[in-house]
Amino acid sequence: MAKAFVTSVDVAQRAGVSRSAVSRTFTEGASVSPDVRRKVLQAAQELGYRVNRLAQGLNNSSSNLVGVVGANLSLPFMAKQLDMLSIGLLRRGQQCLLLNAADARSDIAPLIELIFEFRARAIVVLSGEPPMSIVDECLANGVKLIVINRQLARSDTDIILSDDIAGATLAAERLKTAGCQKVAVVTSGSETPTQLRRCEAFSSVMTAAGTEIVVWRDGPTTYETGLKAARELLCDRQIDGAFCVTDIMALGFLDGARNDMGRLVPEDLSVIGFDDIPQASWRSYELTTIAQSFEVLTEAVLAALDHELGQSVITNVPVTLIERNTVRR
Amino acid sequence: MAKAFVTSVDVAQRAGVSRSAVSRTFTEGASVSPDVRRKVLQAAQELGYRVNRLAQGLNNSSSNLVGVVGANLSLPFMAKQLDMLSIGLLRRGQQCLLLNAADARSDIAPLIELIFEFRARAIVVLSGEPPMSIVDECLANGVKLIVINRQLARSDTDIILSDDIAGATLAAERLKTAGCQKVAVVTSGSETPTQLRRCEAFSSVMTAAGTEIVVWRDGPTTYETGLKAARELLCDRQIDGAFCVTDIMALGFLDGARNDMGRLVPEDLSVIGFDDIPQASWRSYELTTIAQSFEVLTEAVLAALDHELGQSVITNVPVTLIERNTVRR
DNA sequence: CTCTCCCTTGAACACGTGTGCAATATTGCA
DNA sequence: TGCAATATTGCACACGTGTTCAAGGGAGAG
Repeated sequence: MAKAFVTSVDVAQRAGVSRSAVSRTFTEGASVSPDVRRKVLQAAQELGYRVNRLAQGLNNSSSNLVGVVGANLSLPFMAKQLDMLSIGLLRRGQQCLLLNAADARSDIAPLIELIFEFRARAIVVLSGEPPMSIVDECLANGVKLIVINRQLARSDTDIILSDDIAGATLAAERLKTAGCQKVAVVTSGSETPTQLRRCEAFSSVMTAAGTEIVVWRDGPTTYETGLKAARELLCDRQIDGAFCVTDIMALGFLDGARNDMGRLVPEDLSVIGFDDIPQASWRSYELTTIAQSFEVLTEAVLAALDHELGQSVITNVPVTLIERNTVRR
Repeated sequence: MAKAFVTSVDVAQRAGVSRSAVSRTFTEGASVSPDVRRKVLQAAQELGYRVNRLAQGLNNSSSNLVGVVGANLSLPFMAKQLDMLSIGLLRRGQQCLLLNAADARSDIAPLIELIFEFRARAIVVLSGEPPMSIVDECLANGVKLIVINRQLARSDTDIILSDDIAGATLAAERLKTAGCQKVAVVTSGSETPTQLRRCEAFSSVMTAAGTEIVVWRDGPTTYETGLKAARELLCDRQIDGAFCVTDIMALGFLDGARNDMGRLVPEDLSVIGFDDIPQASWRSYELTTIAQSFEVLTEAVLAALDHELGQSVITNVPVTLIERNTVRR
């Protein structure tokens, strides 16, 4: 029953010009006389005219929508990423079509297909891994595919990776400096490539240094998982260091260690995280962690939107050690 | 240079049928023989056909996009809300066009106009306040407008409100029960209606009870603001209770009180928040707070999408007191 | 005044889809 | 088999826009 929107025909009629003139008035760089332009703008204003982006998109067979696929958007890391990305897109004059995968394990293929249907120019995958068939289809249809923190085994897609290896190495070095003898690695059971890389790099550095490590892997990537890890791991009183592959788990681990297992951090136990989410700097935690710059990450994504199709640019987001108060000096 | 997407003409040609048959195959409840349907589906599969939603939308002059306007998406409360909303929309077969207002104070009118251009069926305003002219335009063009936690002075828009009055009253009662003599109210300088309502309701209950109150108002709605509030307020050693109108500020306040101002919570000082964000239940805080159910809120928004246009349904999201460990028993 | 050149304008087409309408094929029944 | 009723199909149109093309008009130079 919706009343129809005002169209360019209505505006043209009111302004006493042709529909082409209206279209040209709203098209950058088209040729319109100042007089006509003025009349059109006034008529449009009075009628409340809004360009129909659907028709516009149909015409040049592509919308300027950017599809964003994510999951667990309420986790601080994801939320921050989405926040900055959506702001950046808007500033560039592109719109953000958000598809939330509800479950990190669920197949994101249907969501990407949905984005195809809207003729989006680009797809940003914040979490989950697109199947190869979809990657091919993107390429075939001229859709830019940008994958974050997920290593795809091909050379025609933009990939943006936090420098997990360097970060995990930094963490390992720091715990060695702190003099840790037996170190726990806490990771989730979801086995995302990012977490696997961090875990593996850390382990290999530690092993090479002859430090004893114990890997704990279970549950989803949440605060509660970190808490549980602390409760189970810290029965072993020899453990004097921990690397949690994600800040959110590190915070849970910290709380478990201090409040449930009676450890003093950093005196008895050194804890280090990864990501530098906002909560990591809160006074109750002051978590020493590996930061990856959200600004750099976002900029990399936005820059990737302009890259030529089919070429592969792998951007490494640099990491830095943020020294706070959970590792012994 | 984008290769064109496959169209229904291509599919029709391959399947050896008319284009209408293709359209009907993908239209619920249209009349197609099983034989034709099979051929069409196979051809579509082989060619990788995807309906063009832009054309579809142009045809029935409306997309099934739902515009979502928000700001500060990385704050836990917002993030959680957006997370659940986007999942709910997807489940209903609607898509989420996300416009991030970057700044809570910025004018959201241009964003809403953008949504108009996409011929969205509905607009959900998570934060910020739409100007009246926009509200009128929504009504005129058959766009459902749903405003959250913002009281509009009109009777033709759906409004969803957390029951701030009841919540603030609960908080006040609880602090009275705890025996507080002098109570601080911590709120931000952004003066959102929600915060103003909570602040005012709390104050009036306390004043009526003869309890001394001191209102602190400054800065944005952040953790740091809460921290600052604690540092400034708690120089006054008579203050033995605090109501922070938002959990995120309450957590900052708690940290400031304990770590910087040396207060014991809940022994010396009772603190109560509002929203029940995930972090409130973390072991380091265990914040007593007023919870508004995110589930109920989300359901209310989704339900509002189906309401008839122009009628006003004001939904109050009920609140409950979550008793944890920051108020004396 | 005439010719040329450039700026402006309107008509017509294409984009890809859903659907009303009329024509045709199929089924059910006697 | 014959007839009516029903199911299926194809044609053509509408949705609102950007753009090409040819035509019109005005200005400047000779």
